[in-house]
Amino acid sequence: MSESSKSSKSPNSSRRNNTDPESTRKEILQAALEVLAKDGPESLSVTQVARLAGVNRGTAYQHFPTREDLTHATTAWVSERIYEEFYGDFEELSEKNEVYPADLAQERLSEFAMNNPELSRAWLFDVMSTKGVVTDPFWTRYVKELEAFRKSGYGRQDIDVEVFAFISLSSALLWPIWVGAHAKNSKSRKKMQRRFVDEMMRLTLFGSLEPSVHTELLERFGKTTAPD
Amino acid sequence: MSESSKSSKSPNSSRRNNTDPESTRKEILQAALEVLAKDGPESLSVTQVARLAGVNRGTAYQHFPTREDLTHATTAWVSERIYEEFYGDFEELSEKNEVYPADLAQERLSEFAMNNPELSRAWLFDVMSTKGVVTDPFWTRYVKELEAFRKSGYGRQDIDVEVFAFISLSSALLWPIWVGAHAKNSKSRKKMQRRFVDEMMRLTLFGSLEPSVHTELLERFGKTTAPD
DNA sequence: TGTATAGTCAACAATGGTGTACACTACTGG
DNA sequence: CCAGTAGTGTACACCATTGTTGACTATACA
Repeated sequence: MSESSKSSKSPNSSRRNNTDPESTRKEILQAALEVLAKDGPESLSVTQVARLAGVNRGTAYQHFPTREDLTHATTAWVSERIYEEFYGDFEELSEKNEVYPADLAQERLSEFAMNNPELSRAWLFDVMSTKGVVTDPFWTRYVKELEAFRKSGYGRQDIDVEVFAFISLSSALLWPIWVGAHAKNSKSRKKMQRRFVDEMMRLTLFGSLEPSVHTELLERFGKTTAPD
Repeated sequence: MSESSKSSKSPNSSRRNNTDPESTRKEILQAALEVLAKDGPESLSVTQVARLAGVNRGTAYQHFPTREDLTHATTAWVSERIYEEFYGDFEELSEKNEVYPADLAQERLSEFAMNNPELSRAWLFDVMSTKGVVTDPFWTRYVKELEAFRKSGYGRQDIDVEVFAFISLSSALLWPIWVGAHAKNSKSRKKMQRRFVDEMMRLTLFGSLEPSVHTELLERFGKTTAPD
């Protein structure tokens, strides 16, 4: 008995026979996401994923020929899901206003990250996996929206859109992980989310320096326009 | 021939005989840092580290009895090194001024991260490894300095020190990784560092929203004091 | 009814890792 | 010159994982 999920000796007892290949694929991807979010793409094993998905290892190999295929499919799936869950209902949300308001965007991003720590982790791992120049639709769209916001006159004209997008995105997605390690109960986690949103809002509104004692800096950076 | 580094048949040719155990320990740690920074702590193997360090596997096991010991020792070493390299000469830098100026601090942090992408990666992996409530001296000190800065009157009184520390630290350390993936040559990387520092300074000075069109937000957040 | 599909189960070779052990060597200091 | 220390080279038992193959089964569909 080199490989066995339960202790069924006869091979005829094939319970759990799913007719829908797409659903098992999803289950495998979901399990893959969970293990990927834990330790990163390099320490993802097909065996582990199959166990977690409650699926035979052979089945996993039918869907994803190699380990690499599985990790790639998973990160792609993560990207799609993030985009979908974040921008899926964006049109109806923003059509009421010509521009999606900054505070709601911040709130929404933070809430999303808090409610989807696994997706956040997976995304961050993807960013950190040296190979990956991130070209996923989520990032692209986020930058695009921010640029529109800047152009609309609601945002400062001199912000470096890409850098600011990076700062807000990375910290918002990393925060829940930090919080998960520090905050015990869900009430405490809610509070931490509040703190993050508030601080981020305060930062985007006012910055962090007392202007009256930084006249020299104000002059140096106040005159600067957005970099090329 | 289960294990062989070169093709030396006789076991007498033991070149590379280091008398200083501390130096080989460092070499092992350095190699461990490199592989840890690559794929995270979970996919660090003693074999791999020993190979990279140019050291016999047995030697590695003499210094670090188990794989876990090695990873823990490495993360601890990372923490020490970051603290040392960042705050090692801090006193002499700040004694000229009563408070270390904000722009120099930002510049310094960003430059450090750019020059030490591996340390940055390792630190981030540590933050991301669920278990780890980060208690390392670097983080503690960073928060402490920021708190002092706030109290000094140079920073805004209403900033949430911990959250702001988290935002600036995480984004500054993650940025070089992002850049490393996107920027090809060193000139381009220098430029990217400049962009980050400038944008971070702009953000801390002015925020990102056009105040004139956010009067409602200004009122909501302007009255808020720092959370408990 | 029969055939294709999706999945189960078991086995296998190959690879690479862990942790331990032991004999051996080279360098150092007393 | 001798003992101790640091490191080498090799072997071994054990385990997990990969990727493959082949036999089998339940379901869907034509």
